[in-house]
Amino acid sequence: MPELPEVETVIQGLKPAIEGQFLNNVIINRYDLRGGIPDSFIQDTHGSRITHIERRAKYIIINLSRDIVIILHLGMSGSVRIYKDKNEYVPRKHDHALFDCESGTRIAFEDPRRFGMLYTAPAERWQAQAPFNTMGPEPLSNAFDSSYLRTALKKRTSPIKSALLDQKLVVGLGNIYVCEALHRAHINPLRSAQSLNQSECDVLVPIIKEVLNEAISAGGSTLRDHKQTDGSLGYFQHSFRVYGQEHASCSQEKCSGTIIRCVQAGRSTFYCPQCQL
DNA sequence: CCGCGGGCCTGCGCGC
DNA sequence: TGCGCGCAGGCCCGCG
Repeated sequence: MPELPEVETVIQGLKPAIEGQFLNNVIINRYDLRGGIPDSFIQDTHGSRITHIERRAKYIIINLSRDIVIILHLGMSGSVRIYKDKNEYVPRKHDHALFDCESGTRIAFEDPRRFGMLYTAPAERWQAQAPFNTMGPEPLSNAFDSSYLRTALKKRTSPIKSALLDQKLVVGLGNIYVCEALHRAHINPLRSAQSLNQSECDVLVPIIKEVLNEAISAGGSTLRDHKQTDGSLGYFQHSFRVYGQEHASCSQEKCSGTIIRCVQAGRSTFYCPQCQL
């Protein structure tokens, strides 16, 4: 599921369901995610109260009493399901972790490809450790403005597409929203990052915020069978103008171009060669 | 230091 | 129907 809007949608589902609750029981079905769930995970979390859930980049940070945080990343294929009553739980093959609360609510973390991450860290230290200590600003924060972007891009020789995917430059963006933002900003994804001038950055920054905000409002994007925490579907995938739209005609007004797909750094890029210059 | 390519996994849809 | 292939929203590592 996971670019910023999808992670944000998951958190909005989790908050009312489990904030303030005690974790009665934590069940780990398998520990061998990418990176591995630490052996001490259950001991670290069992019996704690969930005080506050927040997002940093594409990570879900679950603050617990006893000054511990659970750090959860959904990888490429991770999702979270909420059951008001654990007796309604329907097991799925790749449910790696279950979190049972005192209220009877059960949270299931499923991740078929196991690219996700689940571990704990001390509350006062997690921000100072990798990967958080080298992350760029949140794209929806005031720190991410056009002068910051212009300065950051000046040092980059890579294509603008790759630069925007680099979480050290700005966090939260993934393949979909980078493609969509560059299309709306009429910027060719193959151009070198440092070739963007100030006025192009002035255009791009608000467009990145706009695309992310629209996607959050739509409940994120549901690709393949991924759903929100309550089982409903996100809708933003219907608003994609370039992502997955190879051979379609460009949606920009007065543009007669056709969307093409190419590969950059091993990932698909979709763009309109006619209006993205 | 930087940028790229490969690897990590499973599942799905496509063409034959 | 069955099978192999290419593809997938992220991130880390090692190489040049």
